[in-house]
Amino acid sequence: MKQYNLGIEATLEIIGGKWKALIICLLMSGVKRTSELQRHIDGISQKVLIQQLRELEKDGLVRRYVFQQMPPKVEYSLTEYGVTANKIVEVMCSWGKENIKMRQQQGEDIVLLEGTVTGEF
Amino acid sequence: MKQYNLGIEATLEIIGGKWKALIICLLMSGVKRTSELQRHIDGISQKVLIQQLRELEKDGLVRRYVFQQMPPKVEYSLTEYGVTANKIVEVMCSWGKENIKMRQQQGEDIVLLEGTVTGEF
DNA sequence: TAAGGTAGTTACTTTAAAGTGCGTACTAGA
DNA sequence: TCTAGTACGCACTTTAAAGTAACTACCTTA
Repeated sequence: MKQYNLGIEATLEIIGGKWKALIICLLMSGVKRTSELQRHIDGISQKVLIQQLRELEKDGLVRRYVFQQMPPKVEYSLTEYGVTANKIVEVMCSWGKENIKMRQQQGEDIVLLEGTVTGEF
Repeated sequence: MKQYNLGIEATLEIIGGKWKALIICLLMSGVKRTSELQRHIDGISQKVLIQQLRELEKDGLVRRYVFQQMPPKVEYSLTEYGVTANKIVEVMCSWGKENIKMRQQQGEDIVLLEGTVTGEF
């Protein structure tokens, strides 16, 4: 029997980690192919991208559609449930943006490269 | 120069990881001593707890108040900024609760031990 | 006087997550 | 014909986060 003390533990298991929130963020702007996702996510390896996508699929947030053709073509999109998870991603994005602004005002040498990935968050 | 592509990256740096969201969650219910926090957080070691608290303090979410006495007494509380971060923790908690409910209905053998930690989330 | 509680620090080890590099089977284009 | 792109799988290595254990210095209570 698996036990949780707080709801947040389940959330972190599902969308925690280094990449999943970003992937959800990107898929919010529409269906994407594997290579497209990889080009947009700076620094992710193909192995890890696919691994994360499979986990998101297993957890019901992402749908995987395989075209039976050569060369291979696979498309990923958010399920309805995935869209509910995006609510979390949104708050995290906007809080993060405010955090960055604040730190800039305090003189820290940081930037948010807006528009480069989703153009939104 | 530190660069971010998405706001969420900053958020994850600050409240990501295994324990920080839980600590914020607990501190929402009021000022706590170190040992009190450790008793409430199942499985955290003293080293990691203190380390996480110091990082949260450095990031301006947590206030540390040291009583000049023997034996030592230290109290931790959320700053105003820490309270804004709690908004995120709240959505993550409620989404997680829903997720757990859903999985229970699907027959998974899991429980959310409510009331054991904060009695709230 | 010996144990237990307080809030740490330090050094070392373990583990999970992520990264790297290779191979596959096929196609389109130069 | 050679190269590049597509979406993987597999084996191995690296790294960051977390865990473990021991030590400090003082007080209270049994």
